[in-house]
Amino acid sequence: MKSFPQRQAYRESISNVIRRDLISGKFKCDEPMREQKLAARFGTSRGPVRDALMQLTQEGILQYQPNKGVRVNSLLTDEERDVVVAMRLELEKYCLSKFVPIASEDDLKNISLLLERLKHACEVASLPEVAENDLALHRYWVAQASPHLEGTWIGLSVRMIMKYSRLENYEQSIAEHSRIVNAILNRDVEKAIYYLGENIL
Amino acid sequence: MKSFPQRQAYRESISNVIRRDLISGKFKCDEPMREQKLAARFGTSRGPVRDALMQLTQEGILQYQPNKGVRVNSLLTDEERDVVVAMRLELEKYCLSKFVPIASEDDLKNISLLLERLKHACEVASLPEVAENDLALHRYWVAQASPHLEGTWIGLSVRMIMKYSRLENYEQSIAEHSRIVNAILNRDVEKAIYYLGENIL
DNA sequence: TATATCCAAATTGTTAACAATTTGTTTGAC
DNA sequence: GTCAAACAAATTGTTAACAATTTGGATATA
Repeated sequence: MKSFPQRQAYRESISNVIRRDLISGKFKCDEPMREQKLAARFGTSRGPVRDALMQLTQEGILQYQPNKGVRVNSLLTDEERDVVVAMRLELEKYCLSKFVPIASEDDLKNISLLLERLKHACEVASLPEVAENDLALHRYWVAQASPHLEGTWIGLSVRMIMKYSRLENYEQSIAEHSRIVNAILNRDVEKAIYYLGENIL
Repeated sequence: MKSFPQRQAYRESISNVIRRDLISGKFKCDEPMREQKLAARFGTSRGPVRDALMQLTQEGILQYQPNKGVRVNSLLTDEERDVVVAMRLELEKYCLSKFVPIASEDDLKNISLLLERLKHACEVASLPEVAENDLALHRYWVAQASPHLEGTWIGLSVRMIMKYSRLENYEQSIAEHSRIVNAILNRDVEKAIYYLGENIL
């Protein structure tokens, strides 16, 4: 009885790749996403691609129009971004307060590892990689604290990053995340949440 | 040039019906949703049904497992619900503050109409109908103020209602929504937001 | 040239068939 | 009777083909 990979990461892996492309700006705004081309790229038929596109649509990254397919959605306004930031912060604060007290030794090892990866991405100054590792680190405590709300969190976070990215200041990103992780390692919920608030804005 | 219906509300209409069934509790928790049966029920093939199920999964109402299909997701915990309430309130406050000043006469007519429908549903005491009209009213100002965030709003609201519904107190529901709508009609943002806070919890 | 109409190509929407996986039941050995 | 293996049924995953719609361009007309 093998437990998890269970194969058929298909739709997930396709949408992950496309999401990454979107974050790194490989598609222009309003550019239509052609199912056929994507299917060819991923070596599948249109079915799984449609699944992935619909998922990203639901996350709010893409926009769907009947008989016209999906396009890159227009970005949030500044005001909308502020609202999204507040919602994400609300959600992630809860997750941290839940996660810090119950985190296992393995959990602590894992977030340390994810932090190292983020540092490395910052050092080689690869923006898409920085974004990906930034999200992966935050996602870890969200997933541990509340799998129920992981999907909600992804939608908020990706759209927030797409609108305006503070990630270009690599040293600052490293410093901010180091502070958060250190607080977690010390089981200091207050500080972790405080530094989180400085990071998410 | 016909402007909108544009046909192919298919996936949308299917997911709307299923969402309604879920809100009104027609499916037990953890009960698997069989694609074939649903396809037969809606008179389509499994394709559009799969689309609808995936959409509801993304909203967080259903849960997906590879090769096993989707099931009714377990409900939020009390704590998670509190977080969702806070996020929804954050979002809807913004939408109201945006909507009230710019609402056209037609908008005001429309929300008055939606309020009447909600009252009627309360009078006949049909819980699913009350839930639907409650959501429809709130959705109106969300959609007008920020189409970008409408999808996010739906996910939060539906899960919030599913976890624990205050809708059973019909008189109270009428009173709360009447106060909100009246404030909107008077272009009183402050009051509208205040009464919203009393309604969403 | 500008505009409208029609036709062809491209694209999305839907379906049915097939492949792979899971689930349930029967069978058989102990 | 209990457990395990093998088989059969049900279910999901994927694909290719066809239908419907949109798009772009060619042609004709004023």
